[in-house]
Amino acid sequence: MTTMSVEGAPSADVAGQIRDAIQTGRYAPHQRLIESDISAEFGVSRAAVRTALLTLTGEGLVERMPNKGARVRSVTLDEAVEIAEVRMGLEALCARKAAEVATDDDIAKLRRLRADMVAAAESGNHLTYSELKSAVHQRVQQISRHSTAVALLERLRAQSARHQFRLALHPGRGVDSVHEHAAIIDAVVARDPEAAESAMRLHLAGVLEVLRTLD
Amino acid sequence: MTTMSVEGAPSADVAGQIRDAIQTGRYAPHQRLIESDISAEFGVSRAAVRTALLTLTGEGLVERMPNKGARVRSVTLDEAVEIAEVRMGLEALCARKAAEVATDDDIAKLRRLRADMVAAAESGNHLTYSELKSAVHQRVQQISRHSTAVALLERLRAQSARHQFRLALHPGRGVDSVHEHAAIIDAVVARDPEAAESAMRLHLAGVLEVLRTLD
DNA sequence: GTGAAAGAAATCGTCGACAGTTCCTGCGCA
DNA sequence: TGCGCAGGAACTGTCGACGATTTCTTTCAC
Repeated sequence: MTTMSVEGAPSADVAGQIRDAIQTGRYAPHQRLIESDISAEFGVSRAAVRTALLTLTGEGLVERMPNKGARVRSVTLDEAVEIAEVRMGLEALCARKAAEVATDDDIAKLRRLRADMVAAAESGNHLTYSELKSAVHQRVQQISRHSTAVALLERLRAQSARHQFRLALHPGRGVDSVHEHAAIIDAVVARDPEAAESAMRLHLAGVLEVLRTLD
Repeated sequence: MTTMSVEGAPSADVAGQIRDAIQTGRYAPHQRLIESDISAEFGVSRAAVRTALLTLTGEGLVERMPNKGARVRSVTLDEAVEIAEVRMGLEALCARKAAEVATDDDIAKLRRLRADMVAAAESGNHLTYSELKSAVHQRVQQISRHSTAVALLERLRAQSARHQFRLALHPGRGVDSVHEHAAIIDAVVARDPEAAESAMRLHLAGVLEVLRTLD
């Protein structure tokens, strides 16, 4: 599943492939991204790679130094903490807005999600439980219809993907966060903006705590 | 002063020139940005323009549709409100952090800034007063040393420059916001994170209010 | 042996030309 | 008159080659 693009793509979205390579760790942090090498690896022209690198620079995944080339931007732990702090502010905003504007349909979906999540947690199905946790965040963002905040969150998520991963397999957390996620859903379902915001803040404060004790 | 780059710049930073053109309004919102036209206007190759447009797309100033070209991204009033909401969260974070980490030197500079601002307000010097107001925000951000939040704020500022302008010449505001800015400074000087955050929130809530009644 | 300068290698930046796509225009036909 | 279908204009997307810059290597003088 690594490199089986033989002829299908004329030059597909090179940016997407490089992005994957970065986020799965195939391209390590701080690794140099040499245009001609990538061009050969994916079988596309150097110009295509160049535009892809420009795009990824805009997304904050790649660093470029004039005349010295591009490299995978490495996010330090300090930066990961900063990102988490900003995330807290943005997700709190989304939670608040979600509670304000949620439709009946949105609320029905949240209720179902809550039930699924609790069920997965009780049956000890860690994988689907973990997926459902992020689904909560994603759904709340979607409900908020705050395109600016959501776009920024997506950016930040991409940048700190590596640290998110480390965080995911951190022991101890995972059990108590069921209640936190449930509380967020409950607040939005109750259309209580204040409660939704503070529930989200409380939850992410916990995440931040773990992240700070990680180095 | 439009096109007197005869030979000096090999291709200078085209992105910078286009950015200026967008922010000064010479390129209107939603205006198409045709590569060959710009290439001719600035006397650089089309490839240079292309990379510049990619860069600006990453900054959120330009929109691109595949095979259909680029255009100046127009920020609707709704989006401007969203941006202001996000700004509130980010600047509140900066204010809090600034109050936590400010050095004695930072505080001295803030005190001077406060005095200058009050003086300008009392003497009715609207121009410098307005500049000093933004200086407060800028300084608080700088003191916070929160590079992630500051970078995002810079992005957002650039995107909503046009609306900021409209807001600046809005009547009524400007007198009362002296106290708000002073309160922010006082809280940071007192190294009181809670107070700093809520003072900033209060101030930006006022700005938001005006923005919402603007359409 | 050490350091600096000259040369070579590697890599980015730029260009002009060509291919592909979208959109407009005008013609023919009902 | 209205609709669909070429044909063409206007751009964007892609490519390979050339020029410029940085970095590594080698050589030479002291």
